[in-house]
Amino acid sequence: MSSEERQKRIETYLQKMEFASLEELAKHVNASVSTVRRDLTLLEATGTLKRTHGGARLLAPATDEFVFSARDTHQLSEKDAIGRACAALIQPNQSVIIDAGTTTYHVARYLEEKTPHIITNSLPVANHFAGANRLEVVVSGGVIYPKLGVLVGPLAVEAFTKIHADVAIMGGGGIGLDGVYNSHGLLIDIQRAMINAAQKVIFCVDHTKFGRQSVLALCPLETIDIVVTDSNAPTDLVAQLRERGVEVVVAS
Amino acid sequence: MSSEERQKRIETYLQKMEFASLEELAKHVNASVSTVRRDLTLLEATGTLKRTHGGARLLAPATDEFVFSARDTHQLSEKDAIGRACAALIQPNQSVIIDAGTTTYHVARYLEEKTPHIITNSLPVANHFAGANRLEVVVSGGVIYPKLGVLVGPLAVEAFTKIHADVAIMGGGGIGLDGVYNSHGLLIDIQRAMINAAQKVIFCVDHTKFGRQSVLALCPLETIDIVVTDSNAPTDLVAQLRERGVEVVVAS
DNA sequence: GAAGAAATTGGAAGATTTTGCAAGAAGTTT
DNA sequence: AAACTTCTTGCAAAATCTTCCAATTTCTTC
Repeated sequence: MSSEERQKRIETYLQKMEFASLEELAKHVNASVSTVRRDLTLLEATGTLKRTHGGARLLAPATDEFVFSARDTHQLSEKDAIGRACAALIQPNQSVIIDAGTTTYHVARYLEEKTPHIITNSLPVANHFAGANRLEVVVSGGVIYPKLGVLVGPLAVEAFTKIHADVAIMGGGGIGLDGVYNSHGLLIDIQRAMINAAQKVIFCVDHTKFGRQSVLALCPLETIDIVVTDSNAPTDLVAQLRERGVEVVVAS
Repeated sequence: MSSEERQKRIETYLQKMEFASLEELAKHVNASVSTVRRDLTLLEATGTLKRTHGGARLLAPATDEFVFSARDTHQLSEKDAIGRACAALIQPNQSVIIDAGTTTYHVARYLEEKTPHIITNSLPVANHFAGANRLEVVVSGGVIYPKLGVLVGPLAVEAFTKIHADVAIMGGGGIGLDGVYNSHGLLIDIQRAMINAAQKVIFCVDHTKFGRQSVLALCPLETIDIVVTDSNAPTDLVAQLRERGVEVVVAS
């Protein structure tokens, strides 16, 4: 790979991730950290990015990106870890439904290398893959739910009733021994359609969601195959979930 | 293989890949690296590509109407003017279909104040309105066409056959006295569905599109109600369009 | 059609650039 | 302040580029 190509790749990678560590970049472009370092100094000079300790950050983040992805520093590292761990559960070439939400968005960031088929109703997820031409991304139709960037309404539900996928990667507002909860009424129908369309259901929930009961019940525990969470999740609840037959992956 | 043929092949290969290493090119055109090197120096002189260490990069990456980039500064002010003029044609509360493409994207930027209902298959347009919660935006489903950020395929076509709108704001690759042309085969079906779904059809085309015939015929002149263009459009062609009953708006 | 001229091609030697590593400096965390 | 990570700098190895040369092909001229 030529140096220019490498730099271009670094740039596009950063446009997706906003921030990336040196090791991460080196691995992604298949070069040594030294080389990436040099590339970064060059790219910094052109004004496309800013070097930081341990990595680089995009200087002018794509303006049309969603506020939530950029501003969401809430439990960032936990969600990142969950994203990585969940992506590891996906086999290459599987078809994957990705739910809307910040946690599931972080899963999407790590899915590209698996080259799966992706189906989503989340605009941020769609955007994330819009530049990649290696994988096929299906976007459900629907009405944009303001601020969240989710496609909702009958068109969205209909889209998922027509689709079959290997895995559904879901998010939720709360999880307990009696199942998963969510707060947005408009989303419930769509999420149920997603779950029905998939053979295997993975829920990604950070530790703050444990024991929380939101307004609306989404589905019982039996529906869930795997729960992915972070290391701060209450151990007793995790154990109880496992007792009831749910596989729980704790991301470090 | 003659040298010209080889150079042409290198060119088309690069148009696909954007980057290519020497070895890669040498293998592709079945010649030695030395020869490819010489070819590259020649091609660099003609301005089609730029040599880099270890390979070559396309100098002017194929920039047609539908290749979308947030940093698209190509004829920026003209497109902006067209966008403003076209938005002025829309009445409040009308339902508007917005085609994908850079020019139509600029229309979208001026539509917010009209609070119309918007239907689109363009991710950039969808993104633009995702933050605004005053207007309803319907996104057609579909598969993301890599790099373009357009939703294509049967899902997209189907969505537009179910919809009725007051106005369709369309883009195109070329316009002449025999109608509008486009270069992307996958988009033709969708664009036709859009046109059928709308009562009134507005085409937004900058001056570079006049007299150009792209690969595929999209629709005849009779289908078009209004053409919006910029002040550099050839006056004779504009006059001829008007003679044939097309309303032409020239944005200043 | 043949001999010579001109251009093209593939390869090799030396110059140049790029890359990866290591040691010390600088910064960050505990 | 100590332990740790990351950054800079210098250097040797590797890759790539330029330049030159001989072999081959193509063109011209007779």
